[in-house]
Amino acid sequence: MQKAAKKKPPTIREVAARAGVSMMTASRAINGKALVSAKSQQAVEQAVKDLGYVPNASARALVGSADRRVALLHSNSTTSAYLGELLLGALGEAPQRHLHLVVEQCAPGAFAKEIVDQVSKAHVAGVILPPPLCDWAELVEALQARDIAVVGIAPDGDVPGMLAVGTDDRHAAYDLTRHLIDLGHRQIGFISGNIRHRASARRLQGFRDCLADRGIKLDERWIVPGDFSYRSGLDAAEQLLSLDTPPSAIFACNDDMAAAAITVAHQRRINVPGDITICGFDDTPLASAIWPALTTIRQPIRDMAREAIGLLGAHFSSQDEGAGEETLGRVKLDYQLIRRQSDAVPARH
Amino acid sequence: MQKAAKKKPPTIREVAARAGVSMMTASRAINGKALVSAKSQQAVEQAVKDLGYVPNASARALVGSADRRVALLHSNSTTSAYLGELLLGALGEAPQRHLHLVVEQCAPGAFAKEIVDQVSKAHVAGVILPPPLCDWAELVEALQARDIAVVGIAPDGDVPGMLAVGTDDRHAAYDLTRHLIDLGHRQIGFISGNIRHRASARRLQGFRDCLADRGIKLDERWIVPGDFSYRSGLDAAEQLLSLDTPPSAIFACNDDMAAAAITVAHQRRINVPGDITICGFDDTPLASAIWPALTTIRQPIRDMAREAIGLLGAHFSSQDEGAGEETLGRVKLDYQLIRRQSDAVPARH
DNA sequence: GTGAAAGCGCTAACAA
DNA sequence: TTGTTAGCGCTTTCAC
Repeated sequence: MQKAAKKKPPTIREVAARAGVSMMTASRAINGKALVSAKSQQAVEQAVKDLGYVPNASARALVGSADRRVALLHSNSTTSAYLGELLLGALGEAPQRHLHLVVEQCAPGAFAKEIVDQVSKAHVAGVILPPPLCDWAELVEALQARDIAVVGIAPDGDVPGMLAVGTDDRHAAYDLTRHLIDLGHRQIGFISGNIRHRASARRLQGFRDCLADRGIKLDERWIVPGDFSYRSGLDAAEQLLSLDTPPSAIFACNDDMAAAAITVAHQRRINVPGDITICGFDDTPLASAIWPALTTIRQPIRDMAREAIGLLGAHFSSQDEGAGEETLGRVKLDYQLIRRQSDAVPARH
Repeated sequence: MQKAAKKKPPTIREVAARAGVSMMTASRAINGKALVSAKSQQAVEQAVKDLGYVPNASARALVGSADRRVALLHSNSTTSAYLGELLLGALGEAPQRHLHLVVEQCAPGAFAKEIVDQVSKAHVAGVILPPPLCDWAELVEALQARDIAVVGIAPDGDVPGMLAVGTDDRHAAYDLTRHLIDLGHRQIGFISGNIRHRASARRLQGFRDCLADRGIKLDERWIVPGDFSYRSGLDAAEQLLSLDTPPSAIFACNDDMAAAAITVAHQRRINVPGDITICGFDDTPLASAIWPALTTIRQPIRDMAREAIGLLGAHFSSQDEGAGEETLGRVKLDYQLIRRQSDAVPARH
């Protein structure tokens, strides 16, 4: 009938009492910002451990300047998987930066103004914008006009005043191409993405650059257009494999199109990777779901979100200290070449 | 050099002043719990609108009994996509239930005790357990022993004392089977999932039941085992299509295996859906990424998370009111049959 | 280096 | 029905 009394979590007051110091000293020791004698420091740390003390985030936030709210804004074109990764990274980092993360979804077809209204109602000091939101100049400007810091995730271009994290698409494509060449491939087909995406152009550039650096001549017929969809990959692969001198390897600009290429190869009874090597890009779940699993490039989405939070944190700090103008930043993260089962040395003639 | 003064968000005090009432009346009007005169109510609502007031969650949480923390615990076997959906649902519902959501990842291979320690350090009053965590009896019990409410997402079985949300797998499979029959199919193959999953068994049961209800005889050779992986789907489909009387439709127990079946059909130059109908289950991103896109069953993961939060909220309320024993609950949500391009009426002989 | 006081925004309890 | 008082847990002054 009557429930066991809820054990209230320990407060900083109890920690202070147990350590034989005042609340303030305990607070300082815990936050490690101010000077505290080694003795007090240790006593407090011990007490924290004994009591299993965890600071109350709400109280911290309430006191004012300490915590700020930042929003992860997403549109309905952000896939759950992408969002999940983003959330995992951001949620992990936010508390350490003393930031509260809120998640906001913007209505499909909403005007920039509406979105900005929605965001400012949430009292956020900064927003994280995944693609394609980060490439929407009007939105970014409107946000900045309200004095809200903006950080873009893998934006397509550079926007002045916008913080950004991303990977080096060109370099990644260069590396993947080198991997194929090192395997022994010389005739490599390329299925490009939507030409409007600069990321796609950068990947193609990396591909071209690597071939050029290795002195390998590129047959322009081996570059076929796609639009990132599975369907377009089907068509592109058909085109590539119908050539009188088909390539021994295909570099698809994303995993969906690579998966489509594998399907086409199977239809034609061409063995992957025995007869042809097929690589993707992005390392979406699809890459490891199919068989053979795709060799691909992993974009560290989770890390990007982590960095985005970090950038925001740093931005606020420098802002508080009134240090000159804002410290803008654009960080590039390392991608990873994930080698699975879809590549091999080229078949002998 | 000097920044424009930050406009502080309005507080309830300002709302009260503008509405010409006391803070408490404003508070009551805003929360709508207690009795407030229609006049005050309106005045407050107007002031809230004018000022763009948004309650400060931290302050609310701080005051005590109002907000509780609940954790979404996930293991590394939870895919990002699944987690993303869960998070979207939970994050949307939590504030309305006055719950603070925290996200905790449990280390791979951790003991139940370690996980419980981690969770209780976070001072949470309840946890949401996605599969396969919700089927880990030892963990559930340990959590409950510490007086933490547990709600499982689509658990495999029933655990006494555990709240749960889920869908009716048997019923969904029944409906999908009926859809195939209505299309005109009479020879339907079934690729089952891992036999250890009861969900898989329930889907098979739904399949069998529907066939029986329609008086359609089932050739046992049309039921072939898979293990939910793409690879196993490949083998199963090969087996099915090598029969002397192959089925005119295949019901795969998940999308990965259905995608594999499509690949096999293509290899054999069997047109989907012209020559054979293939359906999946779960509506993962893969289902709409491939071509033809899969007709499948969507599990409302986001809604499940929403309901899970709701269940937790209701649980706490009834607990506060000391109403008899706990009100346990298990809610079943509606699945959805998503019809895409992978089904059609059977080809004529 | 440390401590005492004040108060962040809000609501539970009590009065009026 | 409404207002007053107190205090949630913590950190910011500003003294010592």
